[in-house]
Amino acid sequence: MNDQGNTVNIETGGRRYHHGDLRAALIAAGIELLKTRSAESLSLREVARAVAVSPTAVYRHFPDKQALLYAICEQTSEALAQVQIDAMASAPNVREGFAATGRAYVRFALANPAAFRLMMATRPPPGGHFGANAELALAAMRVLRENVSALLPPGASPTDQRLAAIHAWSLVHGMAMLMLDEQIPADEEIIESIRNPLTR
Amino acid sequence: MNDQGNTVNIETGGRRYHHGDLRAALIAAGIELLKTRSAESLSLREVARAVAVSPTAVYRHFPDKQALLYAICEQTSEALAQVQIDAMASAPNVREGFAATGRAYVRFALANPAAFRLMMATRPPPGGHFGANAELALAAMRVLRENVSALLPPGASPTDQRLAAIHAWSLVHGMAMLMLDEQIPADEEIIESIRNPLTR
DNA sequence: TGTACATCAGTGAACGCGCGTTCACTGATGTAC
DNA sequence: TGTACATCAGTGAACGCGCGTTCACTGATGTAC
Repeated sequence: MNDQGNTVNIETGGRRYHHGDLRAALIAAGIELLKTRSAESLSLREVARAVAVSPTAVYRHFPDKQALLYAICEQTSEALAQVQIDAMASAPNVREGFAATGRAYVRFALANPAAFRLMMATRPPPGGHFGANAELALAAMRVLRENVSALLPPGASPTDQRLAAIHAWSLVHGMAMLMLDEQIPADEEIIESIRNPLTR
Repeated sequence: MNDQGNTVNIETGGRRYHHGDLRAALIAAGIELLKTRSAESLSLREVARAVAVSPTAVYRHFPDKQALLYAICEQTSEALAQVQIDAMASAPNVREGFAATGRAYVRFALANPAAFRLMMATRPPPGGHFGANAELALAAMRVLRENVSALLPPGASPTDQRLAAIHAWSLVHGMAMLMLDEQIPADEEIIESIRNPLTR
């Protein structure tokens, strides 16, 4: 669990040196820890512990704890966008692809429970630096909108399109959250039941 | 904010005595605080402060902090169930009532952001004492199921009914969560767009 | 190739903080006679 | 009605804890000459 694959720890006289990016290792360790811990209970010290580094070392790479959390959100957001774009790409048509996108969303949440929650609950930082690398997320958003207008009956108003997109997002988001909170079972059968939220 | 209506504080020689239920006052104060704070950041000491009582006094009424949180969940759950039952009761027919129930769900979440989240994320306590007064919640659940089977085309299988109920719940839950997380605006127009999740 | 020095990424000790919880206590209230 | 006493609901001081963050530091690495 200490070795995230991003880091090579070399023992040199009883001391560890990170050849590679400690910054990336910290982010990866944080995301890994968030698979079994809640974001609120995740401490900077614990992330440092996970990569076998002193708490102070974190401050070489992030101004404070919040910045580390922002970086975790950013990476999680990109991963989610990628997963959705992939789902769309490997579907035979728009209709199937749209449903596949929704299922990918739910599965991603189940695989990254606390990181998903953290990302959703986190507002972009005041400085606006958060979205620096958010092109992927924007691309995913664009695909969603295109799908909605392709699947809606022709002549649907912008309001219709907007509401349809919100309803589709709400459905998969709600399913994901209810599964994460164990209010409904995280069954494949239920995830598969996501067909085309716009017409049924 | 200190006076929750459940408590009468009487000054007697510079000391406050609670004529009424300090237990109820603590729960009410907790729920009130959860309108502006997250559940994770809510401390037992803060709740005690809110009713102008020493932290230790809480232990007269709850074995520990978790028990207080459970009580807050229980009361919130009952309030949500009541709101939904009321929405159903004041609708002209099942179809309208079902949609009204969903809108009431979203509005309740918006009015009680952190309490709603806490309730959803909290599993019943090991002892099983949690559901002692949960008849209301069960009644609300029953109404939901009845509505689903009344609105589904006749001859729908139990699986169809189960999935339909899950989809309906997911839609309103997702909308509520996305609004709480400010991922979509908390607009009346959007809430009103909840019509009948089963057929459209 | 060797040496002097700046830089850079880490260390460990220490801080103040608010927290949940414990402890021994106190003073008002209710009851028995 | 008065007194003795048990009970009950609160108090304030104190505890240990892990936290985020600061500080002065150290030792390896890269560069100039």
